[in-house]
Amino acid sequence: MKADCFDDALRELRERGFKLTPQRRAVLELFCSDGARHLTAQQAHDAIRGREPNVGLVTVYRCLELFTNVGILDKIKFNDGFDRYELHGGASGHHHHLVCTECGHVVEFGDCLIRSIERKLEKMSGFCIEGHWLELIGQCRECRERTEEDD
Amino acid sequence: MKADCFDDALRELRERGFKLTPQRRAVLELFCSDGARHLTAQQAHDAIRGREPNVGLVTVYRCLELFTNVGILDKIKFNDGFDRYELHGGASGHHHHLVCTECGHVVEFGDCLIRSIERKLEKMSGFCIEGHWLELIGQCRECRERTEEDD
DNA sequence: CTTACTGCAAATCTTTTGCAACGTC
DNA sequence: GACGTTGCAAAAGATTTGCAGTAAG
Repeated sequence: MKADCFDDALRELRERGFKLTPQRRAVLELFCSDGARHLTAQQAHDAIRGREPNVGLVTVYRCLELFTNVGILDKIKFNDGFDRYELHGGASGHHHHLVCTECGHVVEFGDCLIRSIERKLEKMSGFCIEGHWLELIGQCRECRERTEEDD
Repeated sequence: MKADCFDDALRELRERGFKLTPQRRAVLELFCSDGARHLTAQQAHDAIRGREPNVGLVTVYRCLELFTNVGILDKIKFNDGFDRYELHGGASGHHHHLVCTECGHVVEFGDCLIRSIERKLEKMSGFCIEGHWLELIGQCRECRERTEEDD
C-alpha cells in the first residue's frame, strides 16, 4: 500500500477544489494498493463493490476521468477494447507491457530501449516525437513450458 | 493500383470457397488501390459508396472481418477508438505508424529497430514474443514549423 | 437450385450525458 | 446553505447479430 501516492493524490484534489467523497476515496485507495495495475473501469468497480457497495459504475468512470485530468492516473490501452488506468508515473515510472496471450500475465518494462529508436526516427521523419505506445504479446515462460509438455 | 494484390486476394477467396460479390469486389479494389491505408470501416464505406451505392456499412464490416480471417487484410489500431485495416504485409511489409497530433499525417516505418528490443526482452522476461504493437505520436515537420511561426 | 451473402433493424458493449436527489465543505 | 457529486436511466458511438430476402456458383 503506497501511502505517499494516496496522500499526494488527496492533496492534489483538495488544492484544485475537488471534494473527497467516499466513492473517490475508495477508487484512490484501490489504485494506491499494490495489486492495482492497468485496471478497467469495470474491474475497478468490481474490486470496490466488496468494500463499498454504494459506488456506481458511472461514478467510477467519472472518478477515473477526473483523476486522469488531475494527473493522478494515466489512461493506458491494451488494444482489447477497454480503457485501462494506472497510477501516474507510479513506482516504476513510465513503462510498457508485455502480455501473455495464454494466461494474461503482464510484465512491465522500462522505455530506455525506445528512446534511441525515437531519436533515429526523428532524424528520418522530421517529426518531433512526443510520446509512444508499445505493447508486446507472446507466451510467458510458464505457459510455454506447459504447452511443450502437452506435446 | 496493385493488381497483384487484387488477384492474389481473389484466388485466396475462391480457394476457400467464398463467393465474389460486387460488394466484396469493391472493398478489395479499394484496399488494393494506392491511397488506401489504415482505413476504418466507415471510411471504407464512404469511399465505396460513390462507385457502388448498394453496399451497406454492415457488409463492409463483414468483408473486413472475412478478409482479415483469410489473411488478406490486417486489423490495426491507432488507439483512437476505431478499428482500422490495411492490406496484409502490403508493399512495405510489417511496419508501424508515426501519427502527427496536429494534422493526422501518418508516416510508416519498418520494424527492424524493434527486433533487437524483442530479443533483449525475451532473455529478460522468459517470454516468447509473438508480436508487438508500436505507435508513436508527435508533430510532423510542417506542423512544427507552422507552430513556431506563430510565436 | 442450393447455399452463402446482403441489408435492415435491432442488439451489444463500453463509455458518456441529463437530471433530480444528495452530501461535502 | 451552496454547489459539487452521485446514481439512475437513457444516449451515444462502434461493432455484431438475427432473420428474411437475394444472388453467386
